[in-house]
Formats: sequence, structure tokens, C-alpha cells
Amino acid sequence: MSRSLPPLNALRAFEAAGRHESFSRAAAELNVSHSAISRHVRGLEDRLGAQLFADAAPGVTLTPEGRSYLARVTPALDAIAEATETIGEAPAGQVVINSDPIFALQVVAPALGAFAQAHPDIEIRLVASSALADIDRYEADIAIRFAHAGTLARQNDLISDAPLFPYAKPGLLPPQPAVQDILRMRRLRDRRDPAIWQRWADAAGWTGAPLDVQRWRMRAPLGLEAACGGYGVYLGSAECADRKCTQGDLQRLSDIPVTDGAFRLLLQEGAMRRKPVRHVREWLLDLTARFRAGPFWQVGQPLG
Amino acid sequence: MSRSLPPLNALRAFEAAGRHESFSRAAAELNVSHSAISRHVRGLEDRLGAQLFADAAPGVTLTPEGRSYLARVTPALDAIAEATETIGEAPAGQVVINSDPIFALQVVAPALGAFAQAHPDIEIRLVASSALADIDRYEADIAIRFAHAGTLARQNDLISDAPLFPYAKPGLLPPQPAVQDILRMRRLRDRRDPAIWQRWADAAGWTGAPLDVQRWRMRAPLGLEAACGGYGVYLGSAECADRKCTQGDLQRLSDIPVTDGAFRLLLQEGAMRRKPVRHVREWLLDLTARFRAGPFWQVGQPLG
DNA sequence: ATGCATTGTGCAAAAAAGTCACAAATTATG
DNA sequence: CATAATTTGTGACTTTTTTGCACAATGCAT
Repeated sequence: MSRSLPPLNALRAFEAAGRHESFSRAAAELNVSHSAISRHVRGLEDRLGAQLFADAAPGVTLTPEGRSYLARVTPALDAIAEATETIGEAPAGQVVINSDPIFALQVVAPALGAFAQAHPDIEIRLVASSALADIDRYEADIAIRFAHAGTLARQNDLISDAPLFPYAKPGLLPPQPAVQDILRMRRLRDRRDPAIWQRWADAAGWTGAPLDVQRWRMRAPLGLEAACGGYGVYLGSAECADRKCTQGDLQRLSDIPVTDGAFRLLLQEGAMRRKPVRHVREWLLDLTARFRAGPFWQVGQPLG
Repeated sequence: MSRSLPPLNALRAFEAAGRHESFSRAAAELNVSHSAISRHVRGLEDRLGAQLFADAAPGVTLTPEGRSYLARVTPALDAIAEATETIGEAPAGQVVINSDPIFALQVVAPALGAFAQAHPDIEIRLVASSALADIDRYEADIAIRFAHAGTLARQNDLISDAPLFPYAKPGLLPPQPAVQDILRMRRLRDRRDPAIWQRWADAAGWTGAPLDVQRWRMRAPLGLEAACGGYGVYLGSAECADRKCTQGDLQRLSDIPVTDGAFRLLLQEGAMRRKPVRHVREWLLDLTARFRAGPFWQVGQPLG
């Protein structure tokens, strides 16, 4: 693990300068002289090998690169500031579940009502996060992650094998669409892996030209809703698309799955000692038992 | 604007140390001596007034506070590292919409399909973000923000007045529920403002004890789904709850709204010069015209 | 032209960060 | 049980970085 972090003090100077588009005002904000800002920015530009500011008439302007960089740095520093300001405020709460976002939205959140009824004494905090990292680095008692078993540091429970199928709004494609018809549509996807569509195409026996990789991806929850609105075909886990199929918003387009890991449940070190955590884990395993019982994705969904 | 950022170099040292739970390994990662880490951590602890590490048998352990802080700092530094590594990689794309998350999910994403059909030549990137800040700080051509008009730097279009109503799963409460019955339920909310439920209660004529403020809030998309599952009552904007009502998943509980701002559309400086951006703006304004035409939230939703 | 505001730079001072060596504490090991 | 091996804490000192100041340069406004 080795990140390429820039000089952070310079970054702070840049961020303030970028926000104000003025070295002087940034200097005022940080209680230093403009000269300090100027040097920091120049140093950062050298280090990054990118032009962040350009001379403008009375002062400076952000370059497009600088603007783009600023847009990503500002939220990060905001997050640090907020974490710093609220340090020590107990997370309290009862059981914190940190889940893969689409799974949280489509599987866990809708079921919270039933859980609350059965366990009025246990308060759940559900947080969506797609971080891949070890659960111990996050504030969660229980994590739900999409990953290969081997990549997870800690012992974990299998929630579901997460077969990915292509889905689309009913009527967008003719019944029993050919692979090439599916691939012709705008391709949305559940998972990070940019090659996942290619892998599905391979599994489906596609022999045409390799698909062009999409660098940008709409986040899964948005992609799913967009697919329901007929925006394209959505390659997503059956578990999460299931509800939309039941509601008639989405239709599975193929029987051919591709796999990229599985949903797994991890426990924070020592969390099992707490009774509420054990209950929530049991509940999650019950809730998802049908995913492990067989091909749940076929029920009530005649193809075509 | 003045944030309380900690000494960032010390923060980096702490983050590495926390990740490894070892000063030595952190020192190795950062190519410094363990003594440097030790000093940084101590300095940070003094500055923050919080104990981050505790002595453990062979080395150190994170305190709960430290673990919680680390959990928030690590993702922020990750974000900075990623931004730094990918600096200069053009955002390209066509029209970038940066929208309030719940509005993106419930209003914009479902309509993308129709837009794509009408404008096959325009590619949209929809990004959800709840940042309050000025659009110029973000990489977007069009931003949709929930805010008071006065707080927005730039000229903007009104999308909708965003009246907030309480909603719940049909059947969770009796028809025409009393205010106190509504307030007795678990309160979920759309908006950041922790006092928003109190404001609704005031508007509804509630004279009982002040509601206890909830510090933690489930994110709006999760809260909405949870409410559909009967987890509680959801105070959210009518625009975003509308779909769920139409689908029968949610029911409005009261005619009394509370307002906290409005959805507004902002344009990046100079973006109007680009024809695709103008088209997308027009489309968004058309899409939301019904919100401005009158009390759209009454249609098909008999109370009780 | 003359202010007024903004940024760039040489130089010296100040502050911060880092190293080294050693101490202290604890665990593993013969 | 003593000894070796880890690991962190600290004082003294060095090195590097950061900063402020004064002044230069540039450009806009009046």
C-alpha cells in the first residue's frame, strides 16, 4: 500500500486559492502571507506536473485541470474537517451496517421495517459505502461487501453468489433478444469492473468485435433507475434487480450469468460478542437465505 | 469560510499508523523514522485533544476515538490520492449533471431513457452529490441543488418549491393520523437539517415536548426505501416521493408542508454557450414543469 | 499618468520535521 | 530465568521546509 499523496500543506493552500480564485484571499483565510500561497501553488504545480492556475487580468484563474482537481480535493478536505470537528462524538447507535450501496438500497433498506417490528429494541444504522477495504478500517459492526472470498481479510459469511444478468425495461427489446441486440444498447452496470460487460459477452458466446470499454460509469443505484426508465441495459446482480423485476419495472434478458464475486457479510473484530450484532447478522442471513436456496431469479420471470 | 483542518502532515502520519496499527510499519511506508511518526501522532493528539492510540502489549492500538477518526480520514486521503493520480484525465463526456442525490434517483434517472430517445446524440453523465457549494467548484455543466435562492451564488432557474410532507407505507398508520401519531414513529428525513422534523411539527400545530434531535440520518435514498418498507415516517420533498406514491409504496400523511428551500438548476459559467447543455437544461425544465404548475402532490392521493 | 490591487521573488528568520542514539517496556526464546 | 528481539518514547541536534518582509512587476481603473 503506497499512495501518491501530494504535499498536503501545499494542497491546502491550493484548495483555498482555488476556492477563492485569489491568492490574497486564500492567504487571508489561512492567516499567512500571499507569498506563502504563491510558493505552495507553484511547488504543487511542479510536483504534479500540471498547470493549476493561469494568469488572469487582475489575479489568477483556475485552469480546467485545476478546476477539476479542485472539485475533487475540496470534498476530501471538507470530510477531513468535519471528521476533525466532530471527533469523539460517539457513534453510539446500536448496530452499524456498512453495505455495498446497491445492495443496501434494494435489499437491506426495504426490509428494515420488518426488522424493526421484530426487534423494536435494536436500532440499526445503515450506511452505504462501496469501499473495498477491510472492515476494521470502517466504523461498522457488520459489513456487506461484494468481493471474491480470497480478497477479504476476515472470515465471512456467504450471502449470495451474485450472478450478474442483463436487465432492461420490459418492451425495450423484443422477447428472447439476441446477444448482439443486447450489446447494441447503452450498457449500464452494477460493478466497478469496466470489463464486466465484455465478460458477459464472452460468456454469452459473443464473437464480434471487443466492446469498447467505458471509463465512466453511472453509480449503480442511478443506473438501475435509469434502466427502469428505458435508458439502456443493466448488468447487475440478480439479488438487487429482483425487486424491480417483481414490480414489473425490469426484465431479465438472458439466462446466461457472469460472476465477479459474491456478496459476503463480515463482522468487525469482536462484534460477535454483542448480542444485538448477532441478532442483526442472523436477520441478514435469514433475509438473504432465499438467495442461497436456489435459482431465485427465475421465479415469475418468464423470459421474453 | 474557515475550516478547522488539523496539521495535514501529522494527519498523514496518523493515518498510516492507524492503518497499520504500528508506528514502525507506518514509518516504513512513509520512508521516515519511527520517531517522526511518534512525534506527529503525539502532536496530533495534543492538537485534537483526543487520545488516538493506546499502548498495547507489543505496540499500539487505536482507541475507539482513533478508530472512528481513522475511518473518516482514510477515505478522504484515498480520494485525494486518486484525484492526484488521475489529474488531467479529461472528464470529456457530453453534459454532466450534478444533482442532489434523491432528486437524481427519483426524478432524473428514471427519465433518462425518454431523453436518450429524444436526443440520441447527447450523452449525459448523471452524478449524485449533496455538496452545497457553488457549482463552479464542481465538474458539472448543470447542477441541481436544494437551497434557498439567496444562498446560491449564481443565477439559477427554479425547478420546484419542494414542499416537504410526511410519508409512510400505506397501512402503517390509520387514515388521517393525528400529528402525535406521526411524530411517534421513527422519523426519517430527506434533508440535512436536523431540525426539519421539529419545523414540520411546529407547522402542524404540535405543542407537545420538543422532539429530540437526531444527529445521525440515514441518507435520503436509503431512508425513502426504508420508509416504503414500513421502517418509519419520511419527511421528504413531494417531487421525490411522488413516484413512490404513484406506485402505491408510500402515502402522504398530511396536507401540511414545511419548506426548507427549493430545487434549483444552476449552470456552470459559460456552459450555456454549448448547445447540448441548453438542450439538457430545456429538458430538465420541461420534465419538472408539472412541479411548478400547481399542487401536483394531490393527484391520485386521497389522504387516509 | 497615478493610484489600487494582485502576484512573483531574493533573502533572512523562524518553524517544522526528521535523524540518531539511547531508554523503557514487553514478548518470544533458548 | 535470563537473553534476545520488537516496539515505542524522548532529548539533543541537524536538516529541510515554510514563512514574512520588502520590493518588483503587471494590469486595471479613474
